[in-house]
Amino acid sequence: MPERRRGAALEKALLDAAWEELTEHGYARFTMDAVVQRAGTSPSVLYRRWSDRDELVRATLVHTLAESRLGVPDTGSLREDVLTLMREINATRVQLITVMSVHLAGYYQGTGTSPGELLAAGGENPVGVLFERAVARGEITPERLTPRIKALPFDLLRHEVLTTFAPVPDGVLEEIVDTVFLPLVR
Amino acid sequence: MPERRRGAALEKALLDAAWEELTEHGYARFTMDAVVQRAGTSPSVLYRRWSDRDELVRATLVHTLAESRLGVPDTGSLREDVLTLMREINATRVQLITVMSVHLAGYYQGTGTSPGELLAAGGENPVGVLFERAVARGEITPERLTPRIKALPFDLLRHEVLTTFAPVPDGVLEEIVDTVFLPLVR
Amino acid sequence: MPERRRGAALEKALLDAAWEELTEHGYARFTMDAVVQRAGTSPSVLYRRWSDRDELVRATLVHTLAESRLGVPDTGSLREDVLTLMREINATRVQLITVMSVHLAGYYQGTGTSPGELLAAGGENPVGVLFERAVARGEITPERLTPRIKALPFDLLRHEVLTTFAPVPDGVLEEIVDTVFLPLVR
Amino acid sequence: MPERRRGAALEKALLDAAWEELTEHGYARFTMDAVVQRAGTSPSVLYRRWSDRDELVRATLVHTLAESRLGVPDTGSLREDVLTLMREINATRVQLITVMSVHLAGYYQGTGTSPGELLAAGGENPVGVLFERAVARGEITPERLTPRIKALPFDLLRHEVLTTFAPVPDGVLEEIVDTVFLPLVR
DNA sequence: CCTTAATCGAGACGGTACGTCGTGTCTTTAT
DNA sequence: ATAAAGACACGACGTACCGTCTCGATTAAGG
Repeated sequence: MPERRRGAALEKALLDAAWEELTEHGYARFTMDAVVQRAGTSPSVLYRRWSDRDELVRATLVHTLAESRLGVPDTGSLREDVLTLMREINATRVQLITVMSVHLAGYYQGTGTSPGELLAAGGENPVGVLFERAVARGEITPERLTPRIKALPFDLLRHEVLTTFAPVPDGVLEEIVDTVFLPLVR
Repeated sequence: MPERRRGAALEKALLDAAWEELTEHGYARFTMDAVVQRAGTSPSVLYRRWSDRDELVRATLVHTLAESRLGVPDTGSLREDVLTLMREINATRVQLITVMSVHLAGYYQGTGTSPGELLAAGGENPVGVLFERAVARGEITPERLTPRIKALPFDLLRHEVLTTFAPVPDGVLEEIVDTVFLPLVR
Repeated sequence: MPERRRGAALEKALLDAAWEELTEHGYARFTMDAVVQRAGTSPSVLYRRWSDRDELVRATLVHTLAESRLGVPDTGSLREDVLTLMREINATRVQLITVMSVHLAGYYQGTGTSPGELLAAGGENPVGVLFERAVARGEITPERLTPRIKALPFDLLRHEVLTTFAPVPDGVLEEIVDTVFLPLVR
Repeated sequence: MPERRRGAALEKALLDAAWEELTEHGYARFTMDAVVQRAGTSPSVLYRRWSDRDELVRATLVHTLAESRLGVPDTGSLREDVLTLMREINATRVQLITVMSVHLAGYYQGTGTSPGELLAAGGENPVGVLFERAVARGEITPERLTPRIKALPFDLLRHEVLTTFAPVPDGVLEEIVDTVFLPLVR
């Protein structure tokens, strides 16, 4: 008989089970029952923590996002820094999380939040430093660095993910950086 | 007793009922049963046409998108033309359709398509003319008009919709056009 | 694939499954789920007909009672007639039904009925003829035959069943007839 | 904060809480949780003493039965003595206990006992004296006083309670005594 | 014009998941 | 040691949809 889990250990087991279900079957076939089953626990344990599917999915996304905080690259060139980050996002679960986050209509209604805030809260994008270094190197014009411009390449990547449901080809990443982002900041 | 509908009339009634359900309750609470009920018909009639929820939703989105084809504005200035179009999108059901289209995971898997193609197939964006006129007026540099750049303001609007689930403030539209789009084409 | 049952056939299958569950596991461990399982159907089918456990149990008892209507003996002597009937009751499922009927508190509250009425409605005891024949034979004094006296041996048997939960020994049956019932009607 | 109870005081509090739950909600909706709640204690405290629902109910019935031992009337006439006792039973919780006792299938199975024994053990019916006095007064024929006959009016009352779930009308009590019991003992 | 075939409307069926509640076990804190 | 608080694993509850199916009634089209 496996010993009885509780507290944080149990919670992690639940969120991990949930994440595996999400990746294996997708949001549409994501089932509380399956999570309960996979985690080897019982409905009440789940519902005590998250009152419904959407709550659980949201918690799972945040949990997984927190576990996979991206490293901030430092290649010596803004272009490479930004591209590296985009490639990492493109290759990891952040992508899947982005798509899933759009499904949480119920949760957003309940809390007045939105997918963007969830992704931010999960700590998707700690990129301030990148730009500071680029400015220090004299690569870019500081006045042009509005928040919108800083977010631009990542917004476009996110848009690409949300409208193709597939990994974005590297050529597209370069196109975004070279023909949209860099011309605006130099 | 109202006489029995058939063929195209019945089909339109079903899609309209489906659309109303979608707008009133959202994708998550969208139910075949409710559509059947609202249309005053019976399950088989629905399933004869669309084999499952996602098929029906997809058909509904395409149907509604076709009904609401946007007019192409002609204000004499590219800035105003683009802004006008964005404002219209922002104010109409195209917005809702954009969000819904992301939910059709099942459908895309079955057909190898993606949300973007659905929106395009639905005829979201007939904007070629806008740019031709702007070039003719000498407002912009033709070589810079890559497909990506032409799509840029609309991609960013779409991204905004998909990450905020809310109407985009007019200020944001102007910011997109004035600080991102126009600088790249002039 | 077994063909789909409906209407009366399905209903009988459900009630039979329910009765088997009742006899095998008793009222306390009687489960809607188990009935659904055993009948190879699904919850809604059960709940469409009987809104809860008690409704189903009641229907099952009535159904089974109706199927096992006792024959009216004709031995030529009132003593033997009554004893024969009591022995039959004692040996058959009528006994179990008697015990179960007491458990239906919920049902009685809802309908203002009582265990007695359920048993009567199920047609437990069609014994009028017995007494008519005994009177015709001159065995007994008609004036003494009040309803209570006629019911007496069966009431006492029932009481015995309800307080012992076991088949009543034959000696007890005879004692009831010989020392209580017969002295009162001769 | 009220000080912590232990031993007999705690036990009585639990049984009283259980009895109140039983009378308020009936056996079917009787819940360990509710008893725990009402007694302001915790599950283990309950389960340490009674291993399951039926054990607790049984203990509660015995406890309550012991608290409500009936007085033995002495009116000078057997008829009145017996009727008085029946009326008391009819008016008190003994009635409810009778009904509940039938529900303890689990307990009986575990111990090889039966409802009758439980009621007897609880001391329901200390009526020997009644008959001794009646014999002494010359009211009745001693040889006829078999145990069955002595129990007869009470058995019939109990039967009535068990098949009607309601207080027995006074007329019925008199009918039992006058047309069944007394004719057999005079 | 009348039969024939299709499809409509109604609703039951077998299934899966939902979110809730109760049981009996167990751990932790503190009296 | 045991009370109180409360989590845990289990499993049934009754409900809601899904997608399939059977049935009789209606309608359109063809002989």
